[in-house]
Amino acid sequence: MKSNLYKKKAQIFKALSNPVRLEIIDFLADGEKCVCEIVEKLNYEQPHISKSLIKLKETGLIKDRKEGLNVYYSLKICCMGEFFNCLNKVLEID
Amino acid sequence: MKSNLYKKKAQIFKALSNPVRLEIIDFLADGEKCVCEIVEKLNYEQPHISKSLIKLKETGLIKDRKEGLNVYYSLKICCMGEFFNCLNKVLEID
DNA sequence: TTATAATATTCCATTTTTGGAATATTGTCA
DNA sequence: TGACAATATTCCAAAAATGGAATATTATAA
Repeated sequence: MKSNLYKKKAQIFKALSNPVRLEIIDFLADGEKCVCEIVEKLNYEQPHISKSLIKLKETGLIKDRKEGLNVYYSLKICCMGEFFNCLNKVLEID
Repeated sequence: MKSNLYKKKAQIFKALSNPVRLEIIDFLADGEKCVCEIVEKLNYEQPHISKSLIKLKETGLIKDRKEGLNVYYSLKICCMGEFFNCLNKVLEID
């Protein structure tokens, strides 16, 4: 069923349709980070960051790795860079 | 202000976060289409299609051209093809 | 075993999105 | 003008997203 694929893609875009989550992805593009680093960098409440990370993970955009008390998150999809570059160009035009 | 850019990008992703709108974009990748063609192809109510098109246009993802009674829509951003291909690969893995 | 640091979860009110149904607008042609 | 075809708009109830606040969980180390 092709419509099912559209639903799955829509889910991915929905996960990306939030400024905080985009900022997280942008930061993760720099490499794996633990939650505390993300909280420190982005200046949002820890629960907010945590919920954002979980949503991104559920959608399959990032993955996590536990090490002691820390949880490290990293990007799972590598094709976003080009797309983001394109979006930047588009947004510059306006 | 960088956070403003994240908001704008989030808006774009929000516009893409709906199966019907994705299906429209997929169809438009084939070239310019008038509303009636889209309605016929996608099998949704005309007002629904119309609202979807307007949302995509507001976000700057598509543009329109009027000719008599018809309104023709076409893609305005060309970098979606690669990104969609990547998403397809990601979705196949699951 | 207790305290603490790191992270996750729950609860909740507010806002936003969704999609159906009815209706309005606009352009064309007889 | 009047009828009709193509498209847009409005209204609305249900569903989903948002983000703050409080709280829970988990692992570690003393």
